[in-house]
Order: sequence, then C-alpha cells, then structure tokens
Amino acid sequence: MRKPVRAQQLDAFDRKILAILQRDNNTSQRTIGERVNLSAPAVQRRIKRMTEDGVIQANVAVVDPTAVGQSVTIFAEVEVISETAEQIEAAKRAFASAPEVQQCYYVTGEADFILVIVVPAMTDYEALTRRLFFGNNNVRRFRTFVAMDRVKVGLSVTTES
Amino acid sequence: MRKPVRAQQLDAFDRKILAILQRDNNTSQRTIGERVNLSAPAVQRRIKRMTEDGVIQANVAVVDPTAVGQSVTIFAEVEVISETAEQIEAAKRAFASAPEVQQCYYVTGEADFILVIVVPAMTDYEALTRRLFFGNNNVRRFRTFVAMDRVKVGLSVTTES
DNA sequence: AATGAAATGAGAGCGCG
DNA sequence: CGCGCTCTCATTTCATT
Repeated sequence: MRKPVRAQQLDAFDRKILAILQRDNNTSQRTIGERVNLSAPAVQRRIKRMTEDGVIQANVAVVDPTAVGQSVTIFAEVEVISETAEQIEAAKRAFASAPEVQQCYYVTGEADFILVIVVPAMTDYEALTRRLFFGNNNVRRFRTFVAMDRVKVGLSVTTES
Repeated sequence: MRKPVRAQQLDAFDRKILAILQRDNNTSQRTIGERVNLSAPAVQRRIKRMTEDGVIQANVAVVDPTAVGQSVTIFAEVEVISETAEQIEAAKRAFASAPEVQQCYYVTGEADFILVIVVPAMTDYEALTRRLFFGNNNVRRFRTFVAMDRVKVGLSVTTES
C-alpha cells in the first residue's frame, strides 16, 4: 500500500520552504523565516503539516557511495516475459527487496523495469544478476549500463515556477 | 571540479551512524548513541568529521514530486555522435543545467548518458526534448521510458556488510 | 484561521578530565 | 572517549488580526 498523500494546494510560502529544505534540511527555522518573510513558528507549523500530509517524505543524509566502498553505479534495463499483475508485483517485490538496488521504476517503453544499482565492485554486480535476473524465470533479458561519472545526482524537485 | 573526499577508513561505528542518518537525519545524537553504544558527543564528533571529509555530502528533505505538481518521471537514454572530451563535457553541462533533470549519469554500454527527468506533464517533457536533444546537434538519438510506478526510490547506500 | 511574540524545554556544540 | 556546561534552536502557549 502506498502513502495517502492529501495533495492539497501548497502556497508560495510552502514551495519556498520546500526549496530550502531540499538543499539543506538543517537550516534553522529562524533562518528560513527570514528568507521567506515568516516567523519561525509559522515555518514550523507548515513543515509539520507537510510532513503529516506526506509532501515531505523523509529527511535524510546523502552519503558519498565511494566513501563507503560502494564505488560502482549501474543502470539495468529489465524486460519481463509475463506482464500479469501478479507477476509484475512479484518482480517489484524481488527488485525492491535487494539492498543493492537503490532505485526501481516500473516503466513503459522498450523495457519494463529500470534499476539503479550500487555495489562495491563489478563482481558483486555479476553475483546480483545471477540472483535477481538469471534466477528469475520471468526475466526475458536485461541490459547493463555502467556509470563512469555521476554528472548530477539528486532527488530534489522543482517547487517554484 | 569535484569535492576532495579524503576517503579514509570508516569503522563499524561510522557505518552504523551513516545507516541511521540515511533513514532519518533528524535522529538526535543521544538516540544514535544509544543504538550504536556511544556517547552523544562521540556521535557528534564522528558526524562532524564525516561531513568535513565529504562522506556526508548533504542533508536534505525528500519531497513527493506529485505533491508539488511534478507528476511525471521519465528516463532518457541518450546517444551522442562525438565522444571527444570537449563534446562530452559540453553535454554534461547542458544536461546538468536543466532543472528538470534530477539525475544525469555518463555511462558505458548502448547509450552514453542516462537522465532521470521529472516534469509536471508529458507536454513539458516534449518541450524539454526539443531544447535538450533536438536542439543539440551532438545528440544522435534518444530513447524515452515513462515511469508508471516508483517502486523504490532512494539515494541511500549500504554501509553495513 | 493563521500569525507573531514570549516562555519553556530539548538538543547541539563546546571545553574539561 | 565520556562528562559536564552553555547556548542555540525547536516547540508550546497565548494574544492578536
């Protein structure tokens, strides 16, 4: 089940606050207030409300993968054989449950899934493919793209027009 | 230029702390200390050191794209014509500068770049392709994958073996 | 109904042993 | 590394429009 996001309209204040928090969520409420022309408690209320509403989904630290020995980033395009609802759900669960899989999207186009995978070395990816792709008889084929450079990385989203 | 990450060895404490901060960076130092069996100031010192060393790259809020009217997530595989260093750098800059482009990777394989793009609607993506792909005479071709479901999303990285 | 000002309490950031 | 302190910041209360 997915989070029930009561997507009500966000006003200009909310959007500005989100823009700041997406860059640095340790910014003090007083500082945010000064930048958006609001008092600290007002900022506090809005952040709380957006968190409850699921607009703010999490507050996380971004860690450099190479610093923790996870130096290989890989994209994998996966094509499945059967696209029945049960089969798709099973594949989603299988992919999402692997800790090496950072991101998993179900897509339209020439592939069915796109995975973003981070592993210490290529041998680990090889092992993962055996487990995740060759070990899954609903996977028809997959294509691998090895990242040579992380040109831009982020989950941030444009909140201002 | 890229950040100079003095990638020294992280011990088991550091890795546990990172694992916690990647889930919720608002966790108090006292709570973290209890979970990893360390005092709060010790936790603070480690976090400060890892931040200075670039292991922790940022602290950000994760915002639900649909809540801010950015409801379409798209993957684009881009193949370029010339792969000279200057041309590649120019492409990197062009892709990274677009705010709709959340993530951009330079990859090996059947494509040269993979982009993760988030826009309010398909028409916005269409406009973006004109600007970014058709307007760039070094782009040979590109393929589009529209995300129907964000099965798993994260920048988190496995810090524990 | 949402805001801003003031008071309270928790947590971060120090130096100390 | 842990213990104490200080001080900033988050959080609540209350009056106001």
